[in-house]
Amino acid sequence: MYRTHTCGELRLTDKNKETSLAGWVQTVRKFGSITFVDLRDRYGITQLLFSETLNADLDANPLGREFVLQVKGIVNERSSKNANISTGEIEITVTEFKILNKSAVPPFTIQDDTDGGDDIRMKYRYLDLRRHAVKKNLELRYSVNRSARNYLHENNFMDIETPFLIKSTPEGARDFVVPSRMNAGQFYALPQSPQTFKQLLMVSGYDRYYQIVKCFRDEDLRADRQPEFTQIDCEMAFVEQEDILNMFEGLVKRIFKDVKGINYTETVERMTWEEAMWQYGNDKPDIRFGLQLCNLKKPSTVFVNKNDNASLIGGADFKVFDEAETVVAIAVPGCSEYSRKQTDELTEWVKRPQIGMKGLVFIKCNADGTFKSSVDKFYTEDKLKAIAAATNAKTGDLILILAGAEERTRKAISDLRMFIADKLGLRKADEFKLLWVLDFPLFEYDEEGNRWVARHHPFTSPKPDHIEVMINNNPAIKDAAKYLEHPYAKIKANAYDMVLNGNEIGGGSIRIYQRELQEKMFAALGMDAAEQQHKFGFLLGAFEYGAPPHGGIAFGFDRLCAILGGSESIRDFIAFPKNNSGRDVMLDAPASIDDKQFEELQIKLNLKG
RNA sequence: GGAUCGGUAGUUCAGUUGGUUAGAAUGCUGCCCUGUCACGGCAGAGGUCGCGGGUUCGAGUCCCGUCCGGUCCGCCA
Repeated sequence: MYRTHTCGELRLTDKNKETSLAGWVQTVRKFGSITFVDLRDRYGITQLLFSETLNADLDANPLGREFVLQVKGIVNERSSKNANISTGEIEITVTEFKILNKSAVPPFTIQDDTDGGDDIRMKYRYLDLRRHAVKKNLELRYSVNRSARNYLHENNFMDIETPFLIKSTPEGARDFVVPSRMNAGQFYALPQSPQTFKQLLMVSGYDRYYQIVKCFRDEDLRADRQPEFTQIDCEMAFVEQEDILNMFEGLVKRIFKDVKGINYTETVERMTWEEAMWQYGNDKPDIRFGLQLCNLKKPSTVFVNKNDNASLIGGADFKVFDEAETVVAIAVPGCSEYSRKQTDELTEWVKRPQIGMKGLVFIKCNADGTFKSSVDKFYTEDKLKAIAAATNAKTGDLILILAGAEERTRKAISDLRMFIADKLGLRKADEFKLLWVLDFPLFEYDEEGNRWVARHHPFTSPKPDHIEVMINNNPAIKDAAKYLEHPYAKIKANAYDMVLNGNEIGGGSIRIYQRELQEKMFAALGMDAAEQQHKFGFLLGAFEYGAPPHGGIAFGFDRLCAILGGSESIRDFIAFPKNNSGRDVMLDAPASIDDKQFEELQIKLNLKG
């Protein structure tokens, strides 16, 4: 037997017990004839005391960092206690020890505040995983996993595995492909999600399905995007949108409770996509704070201020505003005292290539009730006052205004809103706020192909009122410049995203379950009958044999863990992640393969360059 | 596909306007130390300044190319 206890469990109540421990040497502290060793395993750290009787043995078998050590000894009370660790009141007076394995000097320290950079830690990930800070993240991941499984199990969901080797359907993200040896010249694709399989399971009558499953997308990476990632993938039959929203806000609330001890009792807020876009400039707004947008160019029913604001900035002969497609403002509370340097900083920030604005207009709402702006030349005090009223700015606020092309400006003000919120400390790490964004557009216009693409995916159903519009109109876009006027641009989907603190953590839809509508959808995306049959014949066929109404959702598991763990990067929550270029620096993968393998696959490389 | 920041000791970094023998901290090695827990003290070893080319009397430093890593835009149904 290697051990009777772990390095995290012995307490003062175990005093005088004989014990055996096994673990890794964290540190060795030598004081002449006595030596302290911190022994570490997954559960904690226990201090070992080697007294002078073991000196000769220690000299013959010196210990080094990360050596694997087994000891026998007696639990004793420490003369000076360490309140920082759970075993800090005791130490083991060692009677026997055995080095189970030596260790080379690790390239970085195995501590919470390690001296190792990201690169070297990824290369030696198996050492990095020994660190408490990383272990904590994997523990959190496991507890989210268990919580989700418990909730779904209690609600009759069944975990059913679906295949990883499937067929490529180049729609949306790029597929990872796998050559087939037995079917030379043919390729499997790895699933971007189990979407069609879970729909088929609904047809088969497994009316509540879930899977915590790997998905694969061959697209460029980010701090929160990996080529292989995990989803909590769910589908239900005989449900409407409302049923799904209720079931899965229940899931997230349960996870909050189990993992963070948070009782999220309030109703999850809801907002249409249009409201999100115009009030926050973003389809996944962080609603922990206000700073809503005010559109100064054209009136709309979804703005915070529902009045026609166009007159406020019109007729002043200010070209920048007059010629802009969109002019949007936010009122930043309590910042009217910003110095020239501070406003210049903001201006520089929006002029960075990533944001790409030409400039930033600001209006200071001074404490004495006067206004000072960067456009005083064009606007009277009364006009400024009216703009302030429209943006709901109060005395002491600073109004920031961006102008330009609609999409870019909206994105810019949204980014600026987040930047300001970070600056003012409005994005509190310990506050969690959920939001459903509803009524997404069904289609998006693809400029390159001059065609419609599914915003969510081609299995998403249109809102019932919009089915007629879809069926009775020709999807062809005659005038690309006027695509927004096409009836298809106005069709809304039965789709929903769950947003947590400005991050999309899940998304789904009520699906199409009738063959005719599904065919119409495929046709709208530019697929002729033959192509539909080739790519999705199995699904269209299944819809002919009693497909029930159904819908579902998928949560980004890695991302959810990262947010709950208070981290920006999902890599911290994946045991063996890939780097920015999709490489595993530990394995040094991807890599070339043997000539023999190419031969078996009957594949010849034809590399460019 | 594009933008941007970085690459100097095992590790994390500093290195001025281009100028003597490239520094610090930590880690490592040796010696001293009976109550430490970031132990302490003394001594020591450790460098192809990512790689290639160029400018120059002289390059870690300037220029060009390239590789690697981070972040972002495009992309991610």
